[in-house]
Amino acid sequence: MSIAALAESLGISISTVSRALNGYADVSPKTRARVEESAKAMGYQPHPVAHRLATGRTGAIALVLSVRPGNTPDATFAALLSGASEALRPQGYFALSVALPAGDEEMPELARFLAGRLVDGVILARTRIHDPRVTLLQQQGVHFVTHGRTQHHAAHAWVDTDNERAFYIAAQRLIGLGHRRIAFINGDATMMYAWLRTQGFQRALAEAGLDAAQCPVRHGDVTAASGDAIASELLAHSAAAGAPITALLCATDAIAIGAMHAVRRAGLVVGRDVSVIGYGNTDAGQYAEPPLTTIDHATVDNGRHLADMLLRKMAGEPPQSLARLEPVNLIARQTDGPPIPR
Amino acid sequence: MSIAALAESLGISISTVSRALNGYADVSPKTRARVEESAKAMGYQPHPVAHRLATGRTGAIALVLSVRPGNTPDATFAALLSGASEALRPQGYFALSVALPAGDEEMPELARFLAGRLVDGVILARTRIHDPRVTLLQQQGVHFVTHGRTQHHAAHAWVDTDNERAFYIAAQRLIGLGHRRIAFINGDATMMYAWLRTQGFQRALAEAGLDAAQCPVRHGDVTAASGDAIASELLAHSAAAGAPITALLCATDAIAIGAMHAVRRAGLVVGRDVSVIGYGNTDAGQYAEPPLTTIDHATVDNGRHLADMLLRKMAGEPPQSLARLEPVNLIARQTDGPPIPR
DNA sequence: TCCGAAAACAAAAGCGGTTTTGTAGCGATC
DNA sequence: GATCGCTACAAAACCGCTTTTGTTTTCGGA
Repeated sequence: MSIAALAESLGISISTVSRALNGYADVSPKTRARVEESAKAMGYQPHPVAHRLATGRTGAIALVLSVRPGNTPDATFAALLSGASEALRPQGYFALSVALPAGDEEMPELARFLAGRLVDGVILARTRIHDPRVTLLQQQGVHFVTHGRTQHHAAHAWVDTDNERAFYIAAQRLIGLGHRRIAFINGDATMMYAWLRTQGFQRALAEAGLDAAQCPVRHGDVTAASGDAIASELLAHSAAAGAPITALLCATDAIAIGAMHAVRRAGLVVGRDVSVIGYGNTDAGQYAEPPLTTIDHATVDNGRHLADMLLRKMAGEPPQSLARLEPVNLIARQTDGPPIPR
Repeated sequence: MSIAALAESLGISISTVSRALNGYADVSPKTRARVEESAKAMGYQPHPVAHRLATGRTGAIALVLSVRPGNTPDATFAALLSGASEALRPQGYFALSVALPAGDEEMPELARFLAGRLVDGVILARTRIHDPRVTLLQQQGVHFVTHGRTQHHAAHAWVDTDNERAFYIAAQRLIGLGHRRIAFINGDATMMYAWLRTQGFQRALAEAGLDAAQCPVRHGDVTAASGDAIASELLAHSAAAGAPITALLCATDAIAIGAMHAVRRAGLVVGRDVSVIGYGNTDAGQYAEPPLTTIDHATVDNGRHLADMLLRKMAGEPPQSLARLEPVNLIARQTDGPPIPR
């Protein structure tokens, strides 16, 4: 069913049909009604690809994220996609997502995707401190919004959870409980969120007058395996030096779960000998033994806000005015407590 | 940079340029070389949308899955997407994914997506026993492959993990350890995988001559919270009846982790009083306390195979010849053991 | 030397729309 | 009654490519 067939069946020109359906003024009410009715009856829908060619708009946006091949991305990004979909659907947009291979092929692949013009705008997840993907998006003049900030000269629209504050309050809590030797097992050092979390952690240390040398920050994968390995090493090393670490602040619940494993393997008790705090409020943390104290934040909401913001960006709002910091919230459970002398 | 501009700069016709770049025979080697060189130098790329309109192909496929709004999908689907991307990239295809809202809007939304013609083919994840999405895809004549089988009259291409065998061997293991009262905490009863798993479970029971009445199958969400609630009820109920359940087979690691929680809350010891086996071999299970015995399967590989199969389907292979059952593999850890008399 | 076939290119039609420009028809105005 | 301005529609241009059809040129063979 093409517009030509519809026009012919009505005995009027193609252009009048198009203009009737697109709400132009110079179509008589009678004709417009006739066209609309007939379009409905015959189930006419403009061919989307032809529509895209003529208008230059695709009606879709993409959530892009980089994934190390063989490595499965966590559920966060699925939640972002879900949130973005909810917000975009009422506007008639499709929310898609695409997985870039992290590494050498990442930038060519992003360029190829953008050149493919499947979407009108992009949500970029998991920003890095210096993020070449942002640079490329800016160069190409693509509409985009990031989940997480960057250290770029040119401003761009972003939504971020308050990573700095999250680890500031988590560290404050541990300090308040009496801990003096706290280690922070952070994520990848090139990630913006990791940097912000370190800032928050160290601000709390500084305000409390703690010795930063006793409170190391380590970087690694955001997996239980990595958390296990790093925690093991921290515990052994600090104990050997006669200044055992009494609390482990972790960048994700997965890391925390790995760290808890390491604590147990060292013959210590989580929540008594060593306190552990995670981030993300995942199921796995909630049902861990003992239940994990963690920091909660609303990922699905983030997806919704990113989508809203992207829509506003595409509508012409300047990126400087588009920024949003989401609150965080500590959920106390049973993996933290006052330190005991060892 | 359009093909018209390139043609003009070379002083030849548009059609010759197009045919030179698309490998047609009736272009002289000299001309072809000149065109290719010039295209490269000027950075010419056919406009993808115009290309799509002319050819009818989009060069993209989509992984579609349904998500309950507010509910975050698990990492499985991210892994499938990642695997599919890897397989499709070398062929020049993009792998996208799209989240449908489960519920009343699901079918209209799928129809809208298909009508949008953003993709040449579809991978449908998490099939249901009677799946209206499959029906729609067949009606519309869309190329598709499913992750999981269905009970449809018309054959379609599928890739599935061997769910029946997975729970057959898991149940066999528990029976072999001496368990006689085993409960199965399954996922949503409308899901095909849930049905197959029940089949495997009950086949093992029947072969061992166990009393099915003592070995209930329950259905619920694939979350820790649901696993916790169902396990709690099963434990309390069976104990009150004087025939306590000694083993909990769980449809996912998340359910198993919830179930372990319930076991502990009942004052029992996981792996001694009550054995627990999960499915999925997730990080959370591996680092649980005690580490969870589970069934491993290769999700990323599944994504790769789905993509390969979809490509073959689009190339014209009949769906009947496209089916693939992936092996599973039990990983013994510490949550299962022989039952002790209580 | 002329004819027919093959080679190499150009023109045109097509994909299916949107948007700009053009033009009848008509009532109001002077 | 000629002119003007509107209204309502049609025609044409355009988006940028692919593919079919048509045409010229070249060359071998009779």
